[in-house]
Amino acid sequence: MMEHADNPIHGVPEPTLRRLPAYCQVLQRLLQQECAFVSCTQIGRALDLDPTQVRKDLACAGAAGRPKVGYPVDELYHTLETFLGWNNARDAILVGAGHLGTALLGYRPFEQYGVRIVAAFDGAPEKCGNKIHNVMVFPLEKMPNLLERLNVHIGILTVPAEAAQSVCDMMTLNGIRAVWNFAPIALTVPAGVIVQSENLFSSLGILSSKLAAQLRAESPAADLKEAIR
Amino acid sequence: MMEHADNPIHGVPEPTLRRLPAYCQVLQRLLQQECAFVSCTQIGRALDLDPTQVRKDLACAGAAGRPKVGYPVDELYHTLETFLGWNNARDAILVGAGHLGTALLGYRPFEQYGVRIVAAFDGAPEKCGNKIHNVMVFPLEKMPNLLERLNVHIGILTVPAEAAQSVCDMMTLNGIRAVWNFAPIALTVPAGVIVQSENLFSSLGILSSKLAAQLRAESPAADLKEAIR
DNA sequence: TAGATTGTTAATCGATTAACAATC
DNA sequence: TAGATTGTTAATCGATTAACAATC
Repeated sequence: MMEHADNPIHGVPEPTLRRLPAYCQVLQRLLQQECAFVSCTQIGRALDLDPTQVRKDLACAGAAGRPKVGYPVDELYHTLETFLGWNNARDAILVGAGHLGTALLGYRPFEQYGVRIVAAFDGAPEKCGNKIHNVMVFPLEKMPNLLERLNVHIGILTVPAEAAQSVCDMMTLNGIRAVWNFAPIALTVPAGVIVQSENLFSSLGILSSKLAAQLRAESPAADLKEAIR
Repeated sequence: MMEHADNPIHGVPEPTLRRLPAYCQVLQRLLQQECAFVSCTQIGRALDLDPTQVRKDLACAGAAGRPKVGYPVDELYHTLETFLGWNNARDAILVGAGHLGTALLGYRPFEQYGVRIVAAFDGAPEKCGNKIHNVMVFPLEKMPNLLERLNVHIGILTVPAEAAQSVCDMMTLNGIRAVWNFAPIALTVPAGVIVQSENLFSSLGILSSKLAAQLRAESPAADLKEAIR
């Protein structure tokens, strides 16, 4: 089996992957301003990151710059876009046409960032048969049949927690290889399937505990009030 | 100034904060099943985490267990809930009543997880004056006035990237101390203000690059196709 | 008692940051 | 040339994992 030494996908640290999209956003702004070159220092300033870290991240994605000059903006953008697989959007299905699902179906920027939702599914018959934001909603039972023909690898999961695992099983059984999970539950999947869980509550946990800590630090008296309550 | 040695807020690592909500979810399930005690091993199995890590996380939140027995489920749940500030929901405002904003306004579980949205704002006059999911939508100009009276500390930002920074400034100027940011842009805030950025694109970056790597690993030929394209 | 589990300290691992030579 | 920046190697830092005594 071939090893791709110059194909820098293997073993890229997750924190790096998480930062790459932010670099893309900065670069897009620079492209609009018609800047030709950019340095790690500049990018770092825009995102409040260490320039060395930026440089290392860019190297992970296979980008090359020139000493003294920096990186050509358009070339760098293209490199990152390709690395992330964003220049040819992959097809995806979405299951769960509730509030959140509907919002995601209507979220235009997705196409630009590598994902095109080609079909939606829902367990409730009354939601099926019409289009939401131009995407057709099918009954759940149709999923196996449709997936077989569409060659789709990404599944977006916006169902309630109770239904998440069984819908996920259904997806993986029918060829889905990457699940973007918005249900607040840990999913079990077969080996080789990627799960990316959004879990808004995790963020909410960080936000609220940090806020609590800060307010407490400012007025220690609040401690007592909380304790009494 | 008092130091709270037994008030374990200071210096809790962010990865820990990120996991605590998941523990809460597991515990909630156990409560429904009327389990009295739970061990770190059990929790770890449910979430695919090292038991030692679970134990350490729980200790960070101030939970105490008993050797051989484990942790009392109800007590542990209460400890975590209190630590996260989820047992008395904090008021929040939301700005940007688009698709995503509307979805969040209708997301029932939030109240259970520490956040109650008390008012929404939008720049477009036609969206103002009516209720979305029972929350009133006001014109942006009303924000300073309303915030002054409401004593709200959390702001949820669901406006387009272009508007995000200026709306954020408006929030912080009027007493918002924690911004939950859904706009795909890095915000600049005064010292002492907490920003938690959701950035769906970061997750999408991880998902798509991992998927790309995996598909590539399976059929090296795809490499060539991509290269030619 | 024996076995399982907590609580805590030490070892490992990986990511971030610092240092510095190479380059334009 | 001098100065800024890249690319890379080494040092630091922090989180995860392992080890083990204390406990019920």
